[in-house]
Amino acid sequence: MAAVTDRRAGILRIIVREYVETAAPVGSRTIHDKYGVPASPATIRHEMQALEEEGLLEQPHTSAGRVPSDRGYRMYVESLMGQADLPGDEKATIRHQFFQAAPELDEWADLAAGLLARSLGLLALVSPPRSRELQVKHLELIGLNEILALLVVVLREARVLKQLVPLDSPFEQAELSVLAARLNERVSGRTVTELRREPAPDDATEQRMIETLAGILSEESAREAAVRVEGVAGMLGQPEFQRDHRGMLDIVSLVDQRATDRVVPRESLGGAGVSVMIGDENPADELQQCSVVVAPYGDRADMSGYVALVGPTRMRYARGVATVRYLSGLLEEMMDRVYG
Amino acid sequence: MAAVTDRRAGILRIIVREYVETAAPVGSRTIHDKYGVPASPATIRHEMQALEEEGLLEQPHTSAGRVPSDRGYRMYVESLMGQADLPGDEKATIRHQFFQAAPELDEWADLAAGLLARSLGLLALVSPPRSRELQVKHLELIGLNEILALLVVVLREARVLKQLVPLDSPFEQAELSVLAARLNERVSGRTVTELRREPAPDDATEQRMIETLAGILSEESAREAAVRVEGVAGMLGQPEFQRDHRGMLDIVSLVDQRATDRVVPRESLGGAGVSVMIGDENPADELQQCSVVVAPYGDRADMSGYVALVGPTRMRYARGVATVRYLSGLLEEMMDRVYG
DNA sequence: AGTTAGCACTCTCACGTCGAGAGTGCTAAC
DNA sequence: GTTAGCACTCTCGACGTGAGAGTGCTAACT
Repeated sequence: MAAVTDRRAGILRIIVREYVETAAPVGSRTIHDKYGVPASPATIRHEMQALEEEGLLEQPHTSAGRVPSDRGYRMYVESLMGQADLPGDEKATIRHQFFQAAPELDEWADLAAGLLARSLGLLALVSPPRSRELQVKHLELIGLNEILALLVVVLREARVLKQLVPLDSPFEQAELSVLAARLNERVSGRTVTELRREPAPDDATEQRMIETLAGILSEESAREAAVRVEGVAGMLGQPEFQRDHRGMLDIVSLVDQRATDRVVPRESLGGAGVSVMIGDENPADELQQCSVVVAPYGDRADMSGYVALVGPTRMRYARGVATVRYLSGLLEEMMDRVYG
Repeated sequence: MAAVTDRRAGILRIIVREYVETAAPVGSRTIHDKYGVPASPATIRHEMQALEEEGLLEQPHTSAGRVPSDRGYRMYVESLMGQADLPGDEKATIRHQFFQAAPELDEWADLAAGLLARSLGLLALVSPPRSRELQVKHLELIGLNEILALLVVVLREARVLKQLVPLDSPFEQAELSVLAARLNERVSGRTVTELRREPAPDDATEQRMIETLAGILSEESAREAAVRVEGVAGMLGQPEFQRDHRGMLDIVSLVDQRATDRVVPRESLGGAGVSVMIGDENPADELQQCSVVVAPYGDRADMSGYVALVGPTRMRYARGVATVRYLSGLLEEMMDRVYG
């Protein structure tokens, strides 16, 4: 029928805001009385009917109020919610905490997830940045006892990997250090693929170490990043889960199985800025009643991670988008500043 | 009144087992028909009345069946449930998986938590072992760029800590290595307290590094061990939480806040073997409806961790105790074998 | 004294009914 | 295009009811 006029858009905006706040279907009287719309309830009902025909509103049942549909939320997010930015003092507080924290990628991810979860009272996921191609910075061999050494590998981005290595014959620490020095000449600054191309060294022990190293590196690149999850309790405290025992279990199962890529699939990280997946736009079955706000950070090519917020479709989108945007930007800045 | 006769104990055992299996109050008829007790339902009712007077059974309401009380479970665990040991093939399967896994304390903790949670369908907590007094094995300085170095510290138990250190003046990697060598002479084999007692070195940079090192070590000993938690979903799937939205949130909150010491307080780790805390025996308010089966492992004095199982009081105690005991023993064995 | 059958009693649970309340859609008038 | 009036629909909680389950008590039996 008729397009979405200004007044209708205004009514949709009111319904989204009121519903997000109260979690109860919104009626024409509330819109009239509480928001002072210059039209009678009857007129507003007309408009609501039109919005429903457009697929932007839904009725839980005849004669309850209206509730935004997924498409309604989509329209709200795209053109109705307006400027999404955090107030300056809030930014400053967050920023301050990052500068207080230890300069560690994992530490920052923890902090960001905690802040995001507490700020919205919802579920926050933050993936610490992982580089595609691991590059060895330095390597060390430490003898633990006569038959066991610890191989410590420092990567370019200041991450540290380690692996126990059994020794066939007893080594003194001095010998191990010499061996480590030889190995360093060979491997430092190299990536896994480069290592694989090099000819194998003559010395058997040396060769074993190189193989072990290559093994650690491949295993590490294959491993999913340990995504930080915060705010499960807050999420489950949302009124939508009060009755919905099934949905509650679904969410907990996702977190429990660390199936974070079902929540934030790689594809959704394609774009540059913040993107929002609303209700049935989510690929995962368990998230049909939820929305995900996500932003990648880091340089797309090499080191990259993401900040994500998960809540019921009835979430505070403006605040969510603003917080996710600010945190992802801040994480990128911190990375540049300290590593980079 | 009368003591707990053999027949009464038998009936208590049946009630515990039946209730654990079905999660529904157990009536006299079920005990008679399903378990073939050689007494009529009326007699069994008499006995149940006596058990209730002893405080071992409870009635949810007049004329439902009986349910074990916390004290009833206590008696079951102590004298009725009998031999708690895993079948040999199950032990072998578990053992096999440990030998397959990477020889890492954290890895083992992950594995143990996963196995325990899946085996019982309940919540499992495994704390990787932490030593009281951290002892430095080796230290390394790696220059990341002109003004930033990474201090890598290897501890005796093959754990690795790291910290970024800003440099006041530019250093070559060669200089850093020399510095590291000097530092190693000074610190390797020392504990934090020993380090604190040493006189400060003359060289300013060297002194800065020692301070940084001491800082890392104290921070690390202060930090709670990162306890592995598995099986939240399984736990919440238990019938007791079907209706109890509040209890569900309580459990999730505990996990969410990583308040593992509320679940497994240090005191409960006093004893040597497996200990069981049933219902109101738990100090935490949130766990009044739950039981905790826990066993420490490692040498009490130095490196120690624990294996814990959390479920509703209606849990399979025999299996729980057996699994916790086997896993804690196995973890201790693995530790001895590889580190030790 | 311990055991048992018989029986009335109690309590939960599922189901249906009912009235209040909320909000709608429609109609007719402005 | 807007509005008042009004009948209609649907949810929700309160209440009542009957079936079912299991008990506690009593009286008889071994």
